[in-house]
Order: sequence, then structure tokens, then C-alpha cells
Amino acid sequence: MKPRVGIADVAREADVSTGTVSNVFNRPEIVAVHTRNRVLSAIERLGYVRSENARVLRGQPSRIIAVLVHDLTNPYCMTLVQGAEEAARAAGLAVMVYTSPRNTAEEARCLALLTEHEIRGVLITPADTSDDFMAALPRSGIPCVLMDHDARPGRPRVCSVAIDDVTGGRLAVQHLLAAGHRSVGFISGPPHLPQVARRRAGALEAVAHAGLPATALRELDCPAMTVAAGRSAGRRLLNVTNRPTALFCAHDLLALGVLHELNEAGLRVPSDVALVGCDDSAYASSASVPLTSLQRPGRMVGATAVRLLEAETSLPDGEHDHVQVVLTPELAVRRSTAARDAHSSLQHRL
Amino acid sequence: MKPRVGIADVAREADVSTGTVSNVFNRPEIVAVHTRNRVLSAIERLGYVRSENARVLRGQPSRIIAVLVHDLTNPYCMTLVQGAEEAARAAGLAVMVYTSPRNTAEEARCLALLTEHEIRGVLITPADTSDDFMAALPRSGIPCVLMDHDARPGRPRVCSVAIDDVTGGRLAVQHLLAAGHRSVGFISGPPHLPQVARRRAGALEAVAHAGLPATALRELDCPAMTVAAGRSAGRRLLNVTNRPTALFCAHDLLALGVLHELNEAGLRVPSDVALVGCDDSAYASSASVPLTSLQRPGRMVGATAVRLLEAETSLPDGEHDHVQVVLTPELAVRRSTAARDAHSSLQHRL
DNA sequence: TTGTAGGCGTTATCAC
DNA sequence: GTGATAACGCCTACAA
Repeated sequence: MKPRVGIADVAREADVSTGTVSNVFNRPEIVAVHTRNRVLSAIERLGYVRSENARVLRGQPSRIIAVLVHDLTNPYCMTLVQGAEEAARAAGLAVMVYTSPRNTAEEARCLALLTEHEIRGVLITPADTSDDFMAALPRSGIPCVLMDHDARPGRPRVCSVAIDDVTGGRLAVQHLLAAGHRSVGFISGPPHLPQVARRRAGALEAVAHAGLPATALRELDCPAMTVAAGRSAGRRLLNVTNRPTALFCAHDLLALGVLHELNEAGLRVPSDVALVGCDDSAYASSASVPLTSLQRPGRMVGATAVRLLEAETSLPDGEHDHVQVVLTPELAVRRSTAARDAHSSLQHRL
Repeated sequence: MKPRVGIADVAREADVSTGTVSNVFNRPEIVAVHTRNRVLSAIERLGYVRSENARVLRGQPSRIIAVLVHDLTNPYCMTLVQGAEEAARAAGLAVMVYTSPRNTAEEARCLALLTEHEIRGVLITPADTSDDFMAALPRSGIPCVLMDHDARPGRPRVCSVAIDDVTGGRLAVQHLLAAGHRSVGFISGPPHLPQVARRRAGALEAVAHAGLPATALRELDCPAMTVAAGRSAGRRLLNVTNRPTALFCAHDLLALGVLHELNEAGLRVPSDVALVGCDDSAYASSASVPLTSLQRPGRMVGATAVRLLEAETSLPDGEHDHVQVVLTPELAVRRSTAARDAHSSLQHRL
């Protein structure tokens, strides 16, 4: 292990002082061209690399941001991480990943890790359980941006990037209503999830706006966002009187389960039932009938969060107004809601 | 912004010297119990956190490892990251993620990032393109563990954790042969991928071992590992004379595409055609017919890689023998290869 | 068992 | 424009 080559070695090699070498990096404009070139070639020759640790020890801002997500294998979470990583890389920042702490002990360990490394800031998708953690973060002085979650309406103490799920729900149901459906089922996920609640609100808005009674939206609860739960919902659906001709599912996996079950019962998508999923995960496009799906711009959320964090941390303390960004989802239209053919149109008219 | 509370503040508060405070962390046993307690309570009171930067600046080993993968949204890569993150967290290490550099400029930036942060080591899934990068890493002195890739057979200069894909291919085809199939199709991916080549080798082994001619394995090339490519393969398959009764696909997505296409042509899985996928991604279990799939233990690869890196970096330089770990995949058996019913058994006998 | 002091590599402030 | 020098916060001989 060769001893690390430092700024002093470069200085000696280039026959200048350490201060000048430092200036070559930090204020290139104030050092004479020929001196600078001498220094640069010395750096090259010696293969010198700066020590980030010494930099931040000396008080420079850290170049590391942390991303906390619930589950690294969740495709949506990964789009957040991906967006963050891309934006961070472009900004010369490194990304540390961490799965959100699930109990007080983990919270302490996590907080220790973040503070000990003097992280630049944290991007986090808060869980319902982590309210105390969310409170501890600002107390520790670590800047923090919320992802996929709008800050408390009152006075925002942090920045956030959310997705407008109300609009999302509205888009999905409007699309179905525009195709002529008059009865839409909403296959919901766990009811306590705020995202789901907002999609429902949007769905109701669309129904109301079309002049239909609220009962035109029929709800079917699901305990979880899984294929199995979707299958079970699909089975229940088969026995429903006056079955809806279109379904909006709170997640692609639910839609997938429903799709399988409908197919097995001999019903066709989209001719018998139209189907809209949510999240536009790879599942949607790879389903046996490609699913129309509400596309939630996770990558953009991650990237925007990085930018907000950068903005916040490059300003002196207190001079930053916390800002809440809301991104709008789009509907990726695919075969599962294709216009119904003549036969089923006729059927509909009867 | 309150000024950081340092070791000196703690020392003052506990009425000891800074050296003693440091000892409380680094060699607790040599400091008297009552002194230690006084220090600990002072730490608690002041909310002191160590500065990792100062620690490693002083020569302590870094507590950060980097994980380089091709694509953060690739489900398999995610399992690698997940495994690494879990193991790292358990070991008190932080994980930095980075998408593998795609050109020389990115390589330089990446190398700079890693060296400037004085990373403890790197876990990497090497791409075919990154040979020069792979050479640059050890030159920079950063310890490195290869994931899903065995080191060059000659003299290994790094540790590696690979998956025994030959055995994997053998397992898959043995399973099919044991179910009575006598003609198996191999839907391969891009032929240059070494993993695919090895799975094919294993498949051929199984065929030979069963006393069948090599022609019992029929190959169908696919340009990519996507659903679309799988559909196209499925269509080609329909016109093949003497169609195989079982298929081993080099990836779940291929299998999914094949499944869709077979279904649309009125063929049933598994009664008409049995289907085995690969990677055991979530796609496999969530397919309309849950897919039997070759389960590649990505999480374990990531976790093992962390352990190897830890072992390597906690030994003095040169005293470490690079070790190549090979993990064995397992077959997750599901409905797509369920025993065929009486009817199709009969059909088979004819 | 505890205290003291030097140095890790960098940046910033001052003289020159 | 450039050079010397004092921090930053911590660890570890070595001295007491």
C-alpha cells in the first residue's frame, strides 16, 4: 500500500506551495496560467486525488446524499432511487441508499450513520410509522426532502415532491367514462394509504363531473397490493350483480390478478371489461393484455428531490423557502382499455 | 446552525481529557467504569456524534462500500443491491450506489468519486465493456469484489461471487425430462452473454445424461430478454414441425412472452407445453400461469460479496487470498410445469 | 488509569 | 500571484 499522495507532494513536484495547489482547484482564476499548468501536470504525473474527508472536515459541504426508501425491491421505490442517482451523478454527488428504519433502534442506528458521515441531506419516502423519525431528522440539522408525500398542509418545514394522485384518479376514470362506460369499479388497496385515498377522490370527481351519481363508482376493497389480492377481487367481482364494465385498480399487480381471474372465467379484456392499473410498472406493459396504467413519474420525483436538496443546501441557513413540488401523472393508454368492438358496443346499448 | 459538538466538548463536560473520551469509543476496556459512565452520560447529554471524516482522515478504515450495477431498475440488479445493503447495514457499513460507467469519461468520474471518498471497497457486476475499468480499479488500490461473474480462471486477482449457471441449466432441463418430456426447446437470449451460454451447457448435460441425443434440445435464438422477443419466439415456435413439449427460457420475460403467444394460439400451459423461466423475478410468480423458474440467489450474492469485502479489508495488505464463491441456483417449481393431466399424458403416449 | 501533543490533508487568512 | 500557517475533529504514542 503506497502512502497516499497529498497536496504537499504535488506542491513539491510543481515547486509551488500547498496553498497554490489548493487554489488551482478552488479558485483557478486567481492563479497564473503557467503556474496552473505546472500544477496540473504534477497532479497528473503523481495521480493525485483529493481527500473528500479532509475537505468536509475543513468545513466544505459534503458531496453525499442519502436516499431512504421502504423497500429496495419495490419497483416504484427503485425508480425514485434511479432518478436520484442520475441527478446526483450529474451534480457530482454520491448517493447512499438505506432502507427506512422500522423501529426505534433502527432509527437510532440510521440517524447515527447519517450524522456521523456528515451527509449533505436526505431524500426520504416517509412511512406512516416514521413520524418521530421525521421529527428527529430536522432536529439533527440534516436537510431533508420528502418524496411522494406532501408535507403537512400547515407550515411546511421541509421541501417535498409529491405526485398529484387526485388528478391521477380523475384521469383514469375520465378515460373510462369517455370510452362510454357508465359503471366503474374501483379496486382499492389498503384504505389507509393516502395515495389510494386521493386516487379515489379523483375518481369520484370524474364521476361527478360527468353528471353521474356517486354510485356509478363501485368500490371493492383489497387488503394488499398483490396479484393474489387482485385475483380474490376478481372472483368477488364475478358474482356482483350489475357488474361494472370497467375497473380502475389501485395498482398494476391488482389489475394483473383481476385480469387473470376474468380470463379464467371466460371474460375478455377489454371487450367485456376494461382495465386500468396504476404505477405503470413493467408488469403493465408485459401483461398478456397490455394494461393501460397511471404513470407515476418516480424518476422525476427522485431527480427533482435532488435538485431541491441542492438548492436548499447551497444557500445559507434560513434563507431557503421550503417548496412543495407536485408532479402530474399521465395515463399510459394500452390495449386493456381499447375501444370496444361493434359487438360489445351493441351489447352496451341494450 | 449550532457549532458541532466535538470530542473536546464532551471531555470538558465529563471533566476528563479528550484522549479518554476517544478511548471510551475505541478501547472501552482500558477506561475505569465510573469514568466511562461519566463520559457516556456527557455524550448523551450533549448529543455528541463522531465525525467519520476525521476518523478516516486519521487513518481508520472507511465505513462506506460502493455497489456498481448496470441498471438500478433491473429486478435482478436490485436483489444484488438489496442483499448488499442488508449485509452492510448489519455490519455497520453504508452503501453507495452507482450505475456502472458506460464510457471512458464516466469511468474517470466514477473512479474519482470512489477514490476521493476513500471508499472501503467496491462491489461490481462487470459488463463486457468495462474490462479497462476493471483493470483500473485494482491499480487505484480499491479492493473489489466481482458479483455474478467468476474471475478469470487463470490467477484470480480479486474475489468474486458467481452463480453456477451450468447447474442451473441442468436443473431446469432435468426437471422437464423427469416429467416425461423428450423434446425440449431452449429459448436463448443474446448469445454472447456468458450466463446464457452456461445455462445452455447445463441443459445439454442434462440431455446427454438422460441418454438422449443432443438434438433433443432445440434452440431458438432471441435478440433480447424482453416480452416482445418472447412473443416473437412463441410465434416462430407455432410453425415448428415436431414442436417441443417443453421450453426452457433464458429469462422470465421471454417465458412470459411465449406464454402469451401460446395462449392466444389456443395452446395451454402446462398441458400442451411446459414452461420454465429464469431469474425467478416477480414476473414468474405473478404470471397468469405461475411460472416454474430458475431461482438465482441475487440477494445472497450481494450479501456474500459484502462479507468477502469485509474479510479482505480487515486483513493487512497482501495477507488475503482472493476467494471465488459459487452459489447454486434452485428451481422454484410452479404450475407452468405441473404434471400433465390424464388427457395429455395419453396424448403424449400416442 | 488518565493527560498531552502531534499529525492526518485540506482550506482560508494573512503577509509578502 | 504566491507562500507560510492555523485550524477542522479525531486517534494514538508516550509521558505522567
